[in-house]
Amino acid sequence: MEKTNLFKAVRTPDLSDLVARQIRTLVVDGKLLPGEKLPSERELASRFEVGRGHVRSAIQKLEFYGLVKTYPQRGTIVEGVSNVGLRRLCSDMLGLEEMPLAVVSELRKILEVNAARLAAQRASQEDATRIRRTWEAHGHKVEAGGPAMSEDSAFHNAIAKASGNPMLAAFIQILSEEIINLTIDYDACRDSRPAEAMKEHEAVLLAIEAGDVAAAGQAMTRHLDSSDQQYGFESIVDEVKGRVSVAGLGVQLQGSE
Amino acid sequence: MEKTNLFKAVRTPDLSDLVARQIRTLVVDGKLLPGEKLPSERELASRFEVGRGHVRSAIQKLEFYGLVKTYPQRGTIVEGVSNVGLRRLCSDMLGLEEMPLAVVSELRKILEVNAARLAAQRASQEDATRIRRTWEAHGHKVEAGGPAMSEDSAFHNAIAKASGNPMLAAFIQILSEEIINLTIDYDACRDSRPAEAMKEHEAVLLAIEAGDVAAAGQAMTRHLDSSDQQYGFESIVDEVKGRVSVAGLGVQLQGSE
DNA sequence: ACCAGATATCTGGTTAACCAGTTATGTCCT
DNA sequence: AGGACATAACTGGTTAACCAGATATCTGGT
Repeated sequence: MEKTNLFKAVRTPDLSDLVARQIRTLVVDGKLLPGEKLPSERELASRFEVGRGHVRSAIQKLEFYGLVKTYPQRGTIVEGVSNVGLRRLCSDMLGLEEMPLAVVSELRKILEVNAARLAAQRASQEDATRIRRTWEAHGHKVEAGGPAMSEDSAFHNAIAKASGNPMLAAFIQILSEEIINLTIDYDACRDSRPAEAMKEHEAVLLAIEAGDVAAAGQAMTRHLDSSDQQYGFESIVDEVKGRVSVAGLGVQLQGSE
Repeated sequence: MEKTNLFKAVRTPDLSDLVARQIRTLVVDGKLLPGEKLPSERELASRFEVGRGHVRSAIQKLEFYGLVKTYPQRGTIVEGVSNVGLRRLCSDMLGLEEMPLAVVSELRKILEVNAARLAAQRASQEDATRIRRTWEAHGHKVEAGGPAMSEDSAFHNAIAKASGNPMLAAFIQILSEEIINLTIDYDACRDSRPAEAMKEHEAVLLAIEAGDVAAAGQAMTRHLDSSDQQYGFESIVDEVKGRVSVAGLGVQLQGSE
């Protein structure tokens, strides 16, 4: 251990960062609702007692995350939390703009199947009832005939949370949003698909409640596989350098096949 | 389909974004090496023919990603690609600051094991030789007795790349860096650990070369499990609400055991 | 009472000048 | 020559003023 480590580098905090953090907290805590207009940059500057430049760069940072959106000469309005931050990060850093659906879907499958397995292994009583409740809510919405996208997501997110790994849960949530965005054009959930999805969900639910790790993983695999078949994967597959074979997408887990 | 969709929204491109993109390209393409100093903001401004403010915000964005670092009154120097972008994103958006090592490690295991399986399934001849070469380089470094952290990472990254899923590869790389950062304090790789790691790596390598999906996954599982035992996991486990049991960390994949 | 049009005010966007430092250059003495 | 010191040039950081466009307010006529 070096002695120099005793003296930790002290650095003047970035004012714009502090401002951004305050505003972000206000948004995620619901003090500022989506659609609301932020005070003008000048007013924020005087309120925070910093220069307008700092407020400005803070707002730019928040806009990067998609938390707010500023319209020239009109003001900046709150947008709410979303995954545009990850999108930007992927496109800016990895040079991966517009990830093919096959790639995102495959990654999600890996994460969700393992989340289901972990949930079967670790879910508390409380977790289990929450999962079951979201499943029931999903069923009611489907019976009513309405679109049930958000209820579907809620079910998956409940499982992810029950996995006990918050980072895994966060990634799953982000990827789910991404999948929804990518599949919106494909107008999924047609015909009898919702009913099928409910049955597949039920299999996952029962396996988790029973604490059957392998069954949970298999049930989730089946569910996501049949979801994939909804979208025209053949049309995407060549974008991934021809190396992602359609056949390969089904079995990235379990010796089962 | 709505008619309004025919007219796609056209928006004046953000100048700072274009500048940032150019600089980023220069860095990732190796035209600008880490340690080099960027031209001054004023010179960049006149070269790009934009206002200094745009150059300024572009540099701020790049600094957010950790691609460059600017020292007041001295200039901004190139840092290179890293994972600080995702770190910031996690802490700023998900509120996940300072993830426990157990959580990150578990997620990495999920990703890496499946990457190994996909690699065994899809690796081209070229991929296979690249993996073998990194393994050999790692071996030479270990024999020489020096620290072989980066060679170790190179081996894992080569496998991740061979998975054919660039997003999966990117996440693995990011998490690997995170693990390294978190374990730097634990001073890992002590005693005979490097030799063991080489043998475990060899098992993964052979399985991939043989195209044996199940064996690749199992070998990678074994490797990461024994890596985990290096660090004092018991001391971390309670940070995750007591729900992440040590026993559970070993088997999140395969019905094996 | 109501509406059209002019006007004042406020918005974010942009620029240029200035500040406090650092670094490079030049100069003078030894 | 060589080194210490003063000076000039340049760095990113910050501020204030100005710009064009959008909005709100007021005014006058109908």
